[in-house]
Amino acid sequence: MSPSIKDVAAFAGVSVGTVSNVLNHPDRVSPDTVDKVRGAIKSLGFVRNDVARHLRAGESRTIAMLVMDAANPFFTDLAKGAEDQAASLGLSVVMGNTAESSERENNYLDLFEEQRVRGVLISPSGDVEERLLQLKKFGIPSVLVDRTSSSGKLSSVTVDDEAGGRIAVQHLIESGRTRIGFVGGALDVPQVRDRLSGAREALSVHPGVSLEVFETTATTVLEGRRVGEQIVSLDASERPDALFAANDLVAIGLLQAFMASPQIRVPDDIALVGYDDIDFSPSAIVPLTSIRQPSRLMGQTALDILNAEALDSAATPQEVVFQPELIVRSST
Amino acid sequence: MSPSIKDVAAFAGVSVGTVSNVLNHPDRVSPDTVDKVRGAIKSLGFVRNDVARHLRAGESRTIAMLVMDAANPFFTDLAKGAEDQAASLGLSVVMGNTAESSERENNYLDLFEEQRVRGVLISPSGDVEERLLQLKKFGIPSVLVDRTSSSGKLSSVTVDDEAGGRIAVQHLIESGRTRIGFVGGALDVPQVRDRLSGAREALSVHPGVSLEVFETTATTVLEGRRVGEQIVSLDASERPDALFAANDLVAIGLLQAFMASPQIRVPDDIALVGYDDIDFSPSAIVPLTSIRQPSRLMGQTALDILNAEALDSAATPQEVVFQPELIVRSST
DNA sequence: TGACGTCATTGAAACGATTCAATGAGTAAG
DNA sequence: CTTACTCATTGAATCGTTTCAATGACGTCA
Repeated sequence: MSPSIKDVAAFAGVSVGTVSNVLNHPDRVSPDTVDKVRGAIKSLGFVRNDVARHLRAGESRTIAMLVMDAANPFFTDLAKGAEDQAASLGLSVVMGNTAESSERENNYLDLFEEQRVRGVLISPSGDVEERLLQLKKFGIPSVLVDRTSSSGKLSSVTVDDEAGGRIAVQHLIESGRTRIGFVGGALDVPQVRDRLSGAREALSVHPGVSLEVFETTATTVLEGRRVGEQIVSLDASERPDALFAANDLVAIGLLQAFMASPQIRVPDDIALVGYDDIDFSPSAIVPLTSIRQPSRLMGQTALDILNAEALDSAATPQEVVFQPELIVRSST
Repeated sequence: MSPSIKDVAAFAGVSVGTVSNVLNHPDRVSPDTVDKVRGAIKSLGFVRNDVARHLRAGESRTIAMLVMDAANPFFTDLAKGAEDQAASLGLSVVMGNTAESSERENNYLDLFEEQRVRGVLISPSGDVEERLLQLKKFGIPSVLVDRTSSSGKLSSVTVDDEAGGRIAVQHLIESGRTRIGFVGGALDVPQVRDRLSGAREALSVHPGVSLEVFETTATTVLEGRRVGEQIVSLDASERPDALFAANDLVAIGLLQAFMASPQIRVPDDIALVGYDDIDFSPSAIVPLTSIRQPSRLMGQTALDILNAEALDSAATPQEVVFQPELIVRSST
């Protein structure tokens, strides 16, 4: 249907080899032949068939990215970082959304293996370690995002959630708060667990400060509001004077509960720190202090590591850990 | 690196043709040969090379989807609809995020053309009509999402935004409101324009009702709050008793402004309708009445149309318009 | 003049699958 | 026993590129 290199060759009156050379090694071809061929390409609207190129060349220029939640700003930012870096290397990134379903995750991995992509960037939903090792054996490297490899044989790019918890609580302590509450759950989710243990760490060097845990069933606005209402109903003497929420959604829920009750002002009565620094946080009723993960940079780094492994399949796996950053706004 | 059909053939002691037949027409092969070959495939971990298959077969099984904002729940839902439908047809969907940049949009279209994908689902950022017609000429169909074709030569799947505006305002009128405000902008954005004109239409059959337009520069929470504060500062006699916001973000901004001021209660003093029914809307402080677009269904439909065109490139372009739906919650 | 080197161009093989005409084995019919 | 037919299997051609050895034209140098 669309013209092939053969059509271009016929049109320009040269051989297919020459057309291919114009495409890939213009220096090997005389200037006027180059012009002639380029002219033919233009007139015919020829576009290189990447499928054939890939088959012959044996290496793909497209990277696949698989995320648990395509609507999560953290992942779209991550993707942007990866795409920028890919563009500068002459590569492309396509995305798949697993929506936390391990069936979809497997289907996508099947697809990407069949397509022999150059590599896979993945924030895993299910347990894919084995599968990814298998892919690697067959020449398709992968880099885990926001999760480390259990076998240590795969590269990963993660954020230090303990540090995030620590700096959040440190910030609260430094602004003079002494009765801190942690709101989040379920506590067996690795990210939540690490943030809490970071918070405890910060406490350990400040003897006068206490920490109370308010567990939620999920990190959602509704759960945040539920806990918020519970805190509102506490006697003022028992109420924490600062809260660290496991993520911004929970923090927003807390904020809603406090706004609805005249006796609690943020940050005067209760200071509030969230986590993730989602788009919405600066425009909350009280702009939210939050912990930001360097998502763009993570995406870039992940792509670099992946590309390095695509070029040298024997490269040693790397585990890069990024430090989160405190963004101070009016809620503290 | 990974085993080919040849390796499988050698391992099983049959010809490559037979292996291919086991893969594609198992009925043509004797049962025990099938077993032998399947065994070989398993032991070697063979995975069909889709690149070679595609080259020979001349038709791809992957659909590309290009959206302006991958983080927008409307598009992720749309994508899910498309993916479900694709799965049931034995196809796959990969995504690209243009982030409203027409440069990125063009790069992705280049990529997809080089990859000879089966078709493109696109919510255009820039002016791509010409480009898409060119693709179609070369055998790659496309379906526009949330935008119609200016030439009428491309299929599209859209929502009737006028109807959305109409039912929103009808609902407000039916609940007894008479002084309605429209909050949104810029007014030259097609979606905003249509929603407003739908609102006016609803008014035309209710003589006693007035409509005032509060223009914003963008449809964001911040702009919503700005207008909200402006409305709070109005004299009670001049204040609208109902607001229709061009989208949920604006509505949330309005809500924030009203919550911060004791004299305005929602919905008692001012009723509020948003648009898009984003995830966040049910969990707003006052759960938001909103207009929902049937995004899943739109994705499914778009994929069906696309696939039909991939099968018959001479099919007449279709323009499907969906009706939005009113979701009533506590804000009205 | 002959030998050699350089440079542009060509033609054919290869990548890994699918497809299809040809082959061969086995069975049924006459 | 021959012929015809079915059914499973094979081998070669093919898709659109890239690559590379081979070809040929031309200039340089002894």
